[in-house]
Amino acid sequence: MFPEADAVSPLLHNLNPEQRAAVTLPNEHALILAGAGSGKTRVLTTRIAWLLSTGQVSPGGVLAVTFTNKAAREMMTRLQAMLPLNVRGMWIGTFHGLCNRFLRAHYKLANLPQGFQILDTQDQLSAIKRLMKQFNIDDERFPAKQTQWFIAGCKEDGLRPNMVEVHGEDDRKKVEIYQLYEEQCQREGVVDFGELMLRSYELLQGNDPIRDHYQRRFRHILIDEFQDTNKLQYAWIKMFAQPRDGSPGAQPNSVFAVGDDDQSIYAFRGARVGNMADFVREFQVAHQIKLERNYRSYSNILDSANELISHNRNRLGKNLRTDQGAGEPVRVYEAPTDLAEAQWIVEEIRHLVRGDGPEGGFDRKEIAILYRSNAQSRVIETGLFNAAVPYRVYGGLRFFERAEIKHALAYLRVLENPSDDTSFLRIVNFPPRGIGTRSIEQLQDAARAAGCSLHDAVSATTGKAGANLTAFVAKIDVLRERTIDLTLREIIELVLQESGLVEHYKAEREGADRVENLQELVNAAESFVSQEGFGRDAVALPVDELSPGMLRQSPASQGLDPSQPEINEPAPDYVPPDAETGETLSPLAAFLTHAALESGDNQAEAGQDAIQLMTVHSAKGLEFDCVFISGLEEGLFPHENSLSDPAGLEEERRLMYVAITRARKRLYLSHSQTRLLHGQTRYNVRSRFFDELPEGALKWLTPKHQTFGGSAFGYGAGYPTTRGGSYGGGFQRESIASPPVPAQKAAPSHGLKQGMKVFHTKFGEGTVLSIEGQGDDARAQINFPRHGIKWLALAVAKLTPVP
DNA sequence: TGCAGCAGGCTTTTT
DNA sequence: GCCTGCTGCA
Repeated sequence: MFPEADAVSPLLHNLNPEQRAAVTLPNEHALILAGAGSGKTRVLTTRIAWLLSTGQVSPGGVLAVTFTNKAAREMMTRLQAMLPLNVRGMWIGTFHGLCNRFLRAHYKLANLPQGFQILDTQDQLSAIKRLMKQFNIDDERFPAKQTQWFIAGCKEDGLRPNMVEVHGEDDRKKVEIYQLYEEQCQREGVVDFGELMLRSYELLQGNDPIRDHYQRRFRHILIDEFQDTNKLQYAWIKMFAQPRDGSPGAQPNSVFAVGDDDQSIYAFRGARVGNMADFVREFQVAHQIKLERNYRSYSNILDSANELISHNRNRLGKNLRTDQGAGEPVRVYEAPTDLAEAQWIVEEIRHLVRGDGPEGGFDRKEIAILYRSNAQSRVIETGLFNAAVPYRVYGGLRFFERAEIKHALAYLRVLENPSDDTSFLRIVNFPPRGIGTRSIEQLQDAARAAGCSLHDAVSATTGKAGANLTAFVAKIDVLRERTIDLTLREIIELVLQESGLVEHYKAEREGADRVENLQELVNAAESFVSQEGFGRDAVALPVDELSPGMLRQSPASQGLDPSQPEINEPAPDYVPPDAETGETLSPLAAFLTHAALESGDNQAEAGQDAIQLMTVHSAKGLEFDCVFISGLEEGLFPHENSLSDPAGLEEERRLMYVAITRARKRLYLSHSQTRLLHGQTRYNVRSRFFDELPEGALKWLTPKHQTFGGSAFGYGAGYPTTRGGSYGGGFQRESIASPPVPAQKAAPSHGLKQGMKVFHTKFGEGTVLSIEGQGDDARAQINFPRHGIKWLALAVAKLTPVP
């Protein structure tokens, strides 16, 4: 179909038939089901490169969306390696980064100040707390965290306060807070992450010329990790897709979505796997391609992953396969305690690093220890530390989230936008300058009465406290004056000195690290400036992007090959109003945006050859030669909070699937009989996931014995296994590995199951964690939220099941 | 204003 | 069990 394909065949080299088919699909909507390790990013980037080099699209006609900055950067880098090309005209970035870019270009239409600043999660929470205090809202009844969660949830669903369905008084109040919060943000000229998305969406939806313009402009819309999109993000994508109404001369654009329903692990933050099915239906997707060939793992690992995930019902259906051999079996270890589990892991790692096995020694950075929740890392860290094995923990505070950095940024933000009250409050008395709670309260009252910002309300204050405030504001205003002709680096250096931050931390006993971080902020700014155009996401559109000229040009004239025929419709003589000004953001505002959108690396020293510790969630998208999945216990993994509903359990299983498929060569699974959690020893049963793995791929390093909560009693939560029946799925499996276990008694008389909710007259409602013993000796371990975890003798305790 | 001591919470996370 | 955040006292 495209003769040029020959000329670009180097691009298509080394692609398997399915990948190649995906890359060269015609200009129609497509869904690519890309399994773990199937070369997803490669297909996505090669697709763009292929479209560009065959002249089907100009760089300006590409819209490619990812979730993380890392993924966006990787795409950009790979693309540049494939084609000699200026990627600046392309819209490649994260959802939020692109929304930011869009809103900067159309800030007037979006009803925002040009230099609007972005609230991160911390900022948002403190803005909500401040608001609730101001309006005397009972924070026992409406905890700020929950309110934040509510607001974010509404925005993820695309709902403004007036659109939220209200059931009862509490709802009404929450919506009222939401409304007040919106007004506060608008007044202060700040937007939160959800707002970036929602406001972009609303502008596209409500403004036909703008929408029309972008629909014509973006010929190809590509989306990574489609299974993680939430309702609003999907609706946002739909805004860019031209309706295929068959109107004469229409040149519809196309959406190319890449995803893997089996790796959808972010439902808790609003992701909707259902978007994949909706997309197929609503867009009448003509092409669905499955990438099932895995280039990462040996087949014992893949078989385990396939078998496990086959226990999920709601799947689009996909099976990974590999040409590599079986490889080592998946090793399973049961430890008596979490400490012993950690020690075993450390011991195995020493063997792996030393290279006792056939593969020779592994690099430490090729070994990962994964766990379900962060709390599990401590005991492993202790083990590694005692054995003097270098390790690196992912997660935790990132650079731009550190307190000293947030303080410095708050000074910068107040310089940029004096009505940013959140930032004002953060620094008004930090470092301490004699402005106490009372004077701040007075100032807040004055600001409220006058309907102005805290900064502007200062001039109305009187007295001694007023003097301190006046001095502070004067200092800020003088600083602002002095920064006018300075470079970004100079501005930051000036602020660090004049704010007293550096001095303050120098005087602190443990402040050396913080001073160092502040210095690092100067470096961060420096490298930000030296990046092309201050970083693509942060700045307003470069003038050329939406210049009237461009709109009239044929796209081919900016593309690679001038001889290309014109592909796009000539754009109408319409220029989106905001874009014609060519205004750009100040470097400071751009840098602040960058800091909010890209929270920076974890501080851990990169580059060092160290064992990698992280949660399964953060491991998504990564791969390692050797992977340990630890703490595979009922209640932990799958997590007890997810046991009560089938959807939750399926997500836990997908999480396990993600964990397994991280491993290239070796996979180790471990669990412990007891574990210290929240200061209490918990007795845990091994995870049901063990019973969902192919026995032939496993090697049990410790005897596999019958567990009570597992096979004998069936699993709780009323979730039938695919082998049918809630009783014995694991049991049948058991008999393959070991001689039949001496007749387990039939269903226990107490009728309790793990995961079940029960009611106790004294302790209230609780969840059954595990059951031990038979008949009169039977005991159950029950977690009562209000009284902690108890062992109760079932013959004595009066427990009633709660439906 | 600043620090010490105590209560409460606690799954996963990117932007 | 440990960290965060708030209250109360000097």
